[in-house]
Amino acid sequence: MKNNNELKPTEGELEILQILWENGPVAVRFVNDKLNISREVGYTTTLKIMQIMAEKGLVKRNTESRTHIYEAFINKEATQKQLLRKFVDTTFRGSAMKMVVQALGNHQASEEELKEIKALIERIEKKD
Amino acid sequence: MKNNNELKPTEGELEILQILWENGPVAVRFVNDKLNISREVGYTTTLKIMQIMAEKGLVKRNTESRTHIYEAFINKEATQKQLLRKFVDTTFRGSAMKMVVQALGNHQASEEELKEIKALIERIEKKD
DNA sequence: AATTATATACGAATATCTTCGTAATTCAAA
DNA sequence: TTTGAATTACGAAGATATTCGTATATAATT
Repeated sequence: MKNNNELKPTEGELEILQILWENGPVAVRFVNDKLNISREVGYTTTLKIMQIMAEKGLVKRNTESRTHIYEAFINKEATQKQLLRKFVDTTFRGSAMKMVVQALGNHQASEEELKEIKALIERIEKKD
Repeated sequence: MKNNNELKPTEGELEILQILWENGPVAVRFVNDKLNISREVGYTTTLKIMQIMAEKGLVKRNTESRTHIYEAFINKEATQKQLLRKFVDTTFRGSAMKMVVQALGNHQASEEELKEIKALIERIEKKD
């Protein structure tokens, strides 16, 4: 899978990418159904966005059968990393720590997760 | 300072808010100069956006003198919190933990900062 | 006082994203 | 075979954000 740092998915595209990352190669109908769980979206709307994503190179599609099958073409972790960097830059002026403190302070992590984070920190500390 | 959760600043507005949060009440010229350190922006462009921000209630302005003085009207921490929640939802499907792991993994935190985060976690755990 | 510089107001052009209607095509069902 | 359902392609409308040119007014400079 290609790791294209240049291409930034939009909000709507990211929503679709999440579905593709979680469910692998699927048809437009599947994606549209998933989207309609949380909000109402027309079928052709979803189709159009996915076609644009194919043009941009965000997804790859198999057009052998009439029903085209789409799959994510950009890497999940790399995309998240890129978006995270941008977000930290604009919202926290580049300070990832301030963001982490905010996230933890707002209790956006469960007890389990807090333990995991502590373990992660200790792993990092041991490396140095 | 008002804490308006309804109003979401755009990318460009957020950039200006950061400057206002850091520098307090200033004129458009000041903001435009700051912006031009990193990228080229026309004066009237900055002016226009700040006028829109005033309409939206993101900033407050003093129009007594010819040179209007702007200051942030929405709270920094509350805004960051709101944007962070949205970001975690769309990019990490709601898992703050995964985001924190990414953040800690990508941006090397100093030992001091790691200690700070550990202390914060323990404070949170004791509360529950 | 006349000229130059600076500031605001306003409107409009540009760009991007989202949304959907409609037509054409293919497949399935009656 | 004919009808109806599903899919893609295409274009365009609508919404929002960004950008800047121009006009007007005010202040500063010469």
